[in-house]
Order: sequence, then structure tokens, then C-alpha cells
Amino acid sequence: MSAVWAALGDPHRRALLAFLLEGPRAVGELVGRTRLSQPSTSKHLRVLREAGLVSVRREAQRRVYALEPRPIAEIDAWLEPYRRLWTQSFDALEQHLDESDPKEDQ
Amino acid sequence: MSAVWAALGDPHRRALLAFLLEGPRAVGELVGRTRLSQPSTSKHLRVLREAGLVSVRREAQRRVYALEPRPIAEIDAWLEPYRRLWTQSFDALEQHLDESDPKEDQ
DNA sequence: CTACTATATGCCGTAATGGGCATGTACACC
DNA sequence: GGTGTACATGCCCATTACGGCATATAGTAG
Repeated sequence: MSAVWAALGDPHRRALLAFLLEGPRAVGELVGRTRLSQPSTSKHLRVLREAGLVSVRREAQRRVYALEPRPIAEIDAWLEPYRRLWTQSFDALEQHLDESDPKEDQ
Repeated sequence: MSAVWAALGDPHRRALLAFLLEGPRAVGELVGRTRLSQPSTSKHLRVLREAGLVSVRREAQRRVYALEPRPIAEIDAWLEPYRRLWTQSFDALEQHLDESDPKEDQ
């Protein structure tokens, strides 16, 4: 779990995940999207893989990476108690707006 | 935003946030919950503060930290497209279970 | 002003991170 | 077999991160 957070901590890795939202992609395609060298990209993919955030399948000489949603779901679960907090704040804000002069709203 | 992810990357800092779920707490109370020295705890709190994840108010000589839900909400928003992915997988799994021998279910 | 309490900051050592370049490895094709 | 392509790994360097200890700072009490 901690590995997941650590993996998500890097902007390049989050970008890689975002690209994979479009579907499975080979390393070469991902490299083209970053400003990173192929080796650096591969290392980031390794981190994502070891965190369970992506999976790989071989396809001839290429390695096709795909999103693995499970760990992100764990992050989502972690957020749960905090989510309650801000929906509360939101409700409070709504109520505040309801009670105050409408002209102050924007 | 990147600062938020970075801040959340550290387990001690996530623990601090979890403690703050119970309500605002002074530094001393938080130190008692970690295995960290007071200075280290203060440094972690600084990171959380600079990421906007907590706010402080002075109260005599003490500084009372409180959760600031907004940045966590941004994380939640970031999760959104991935969330779709795993609810999909979940639906697919459900359908699979529906179609397979009930005895395999556990 | 002094002394005490609560917290922040500075400094230092060590470990981890991220980047590039060179090189290793696996597969396909001839 | 050899060659080319696609990717991973190793090595090196620079930067950052985190921990502790010592110390500075702000506020309170006397």
C-alpha cells in the first residue's frame, strides 16, 4: 500500500497512468508522450508494476502495459473518511449561502 | 497539487492526517502518537501545511492543527476516471459470477 | 526581567530518488 | 548463425528526503 502512494507521488508516473486510461500501450508509445528517455520511462513503469498499478503482457518484442485498477481502489478507500469531512463542509457552505445575502454569492 | 501527492507519500504524514480525523490537535498530542521526535513531527506538519492539507491556529503557546479537506478533494477528483475503470471491472466480475457455477463463489 | 513551556528551525549525516548513458536481453527475421 | 528492434538493467552523478540533536523563538507566569 505504501508502495502505491510512493508510486503515485511522482508526476511522470501519474502521467503514465493517465495515458494508460486510453487503453493498454507499449513502452515505445508511452516514451513518445513523455520528455523522458526510454530507460527512465522503463524505470517508472517498473515502479508502477511493483506497486501493482499496471500489468504487462509480452507481445512479440514489445511489452504492453495496462492499468490495474485495484490499488487505486485502495487509495479511494483510504479517502473515504476524509470524503465525509468535505461533503460536510460543502453542506455547511450551502447552508451558509442559503442564510446569507444572495448578492454575496458568486 | 503535486505537493499534495508528495505530502501524502509519507506514511508518517498519512498517520498524522488520520489522527486529525478525530479533530484538531496540538503538536504535542500528535507527537505522543508517533514514534518521531517533536522536531521531526513539526517538520512533517510543515509539509502538510505547505501542501494545504492542514491549517494551524495559535492557542497560547500551542499550535493547533486541523484537517483541511480541500486538497484531499482534489485527489478524489483525480481518481474519478480510474474509479470508472474499476466499477466497470466490478460489474464485469458480477456478470461473470452470475454466469458461472454459484459454488465457485466465496 | 527571568524562567518555563510549546513549537519551529538549523545543521549534519545517511539513505533514497530520478535522470542519462551504456549495455544486457529477448524476440523476429533472414 | 547474424542483424535489427524493443525493452530492461547497471552504473554514475546530482538532488532531495528524512531522522536526530541542538538551538532559536513565541507566549505565559511570576
